[in-house]
Amino acid sequence: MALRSAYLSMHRQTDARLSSWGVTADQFVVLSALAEAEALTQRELVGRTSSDPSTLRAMLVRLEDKQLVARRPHPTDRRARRVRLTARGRRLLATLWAESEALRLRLVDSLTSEEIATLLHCLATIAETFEMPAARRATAGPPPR
Amino acid sequence: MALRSAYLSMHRQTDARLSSWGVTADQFVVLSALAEAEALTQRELVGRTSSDPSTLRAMLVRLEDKQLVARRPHPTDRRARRVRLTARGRRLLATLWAESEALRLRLVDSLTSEEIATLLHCLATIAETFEMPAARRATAGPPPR
DNA sequence: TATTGTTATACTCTATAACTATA
DNA sequence: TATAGTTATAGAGTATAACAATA
Repeated sequence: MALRSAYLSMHRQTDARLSSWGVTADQFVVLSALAEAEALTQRELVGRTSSDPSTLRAMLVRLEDKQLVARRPHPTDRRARRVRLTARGRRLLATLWAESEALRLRLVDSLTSEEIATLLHCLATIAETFEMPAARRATAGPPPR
Repeated sequence: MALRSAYLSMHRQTDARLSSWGVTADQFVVLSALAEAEALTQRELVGRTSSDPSTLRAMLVRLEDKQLVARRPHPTDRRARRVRLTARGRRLLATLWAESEALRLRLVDSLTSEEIATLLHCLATIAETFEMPAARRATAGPPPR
């Protein structure tokens, strides 16, 4: 519950701050992931944003409509598309980071660096725990439908 | 980003586990909030689930359709409605907690109790930080629209 | 055969604004 | 006037299944 309420308050604050620029918190995440690489296939982006192919596509189409992102054919794999930030996307992202800088600072101020280290470690552990194949009662039959 | 990925993986695992029972992770949260009190007004529930009145109503209607929840007139305030779990809702919730018990145990196992204490403190701080009125540049004019 | 991405579709959550009824 | 809740409506994310093209 604590995790939920921390995440949701962050997500909503971010949404509220970014809405002036017509971008959602989730789209901000996609843009940020793109900023860390020259170009990524949609498949790679799915991995980095913990999303799914069809969800991601819908988001990319929206971002493309806003001309923040370009999807071009992959040079060697003709099934794939390479996604990258447009110049405009890059500019906007810089603005968005600046806009959210104050919030991040306030956060860093209110926690010690030791606490932050523990926090990051815990969050990573949580993510791993929930991502594990879950060792369902595979031998005991399928779950009820 | 760590917070996001921890939350999302938890949320998705929970959704996947609960879907057999026709309940989403968010609905689970509402049911759990209701379990902690005899009866709550919708307004009170909004506070406890960090939701908003119209979102919450939509969820309650769905839960009512499934007969997990009942909304009855408030005895003294005729504007309000009191929401409570039905017997069926209470039974289902117990099942759901049992179903998710294994996951919680795995989590507790992989962290020390000291780490958990720090984690909870950090998450609470994060939630507070993002919920603060934000001290926007109130004196410098309104934000761009 | 497996993988990348698309399409169609459906559901849930989210949120705003205008509204009714009551306090 | 303020508060509790409803309604209409819109947008965004989520996910599944069937599909095409390519590896």
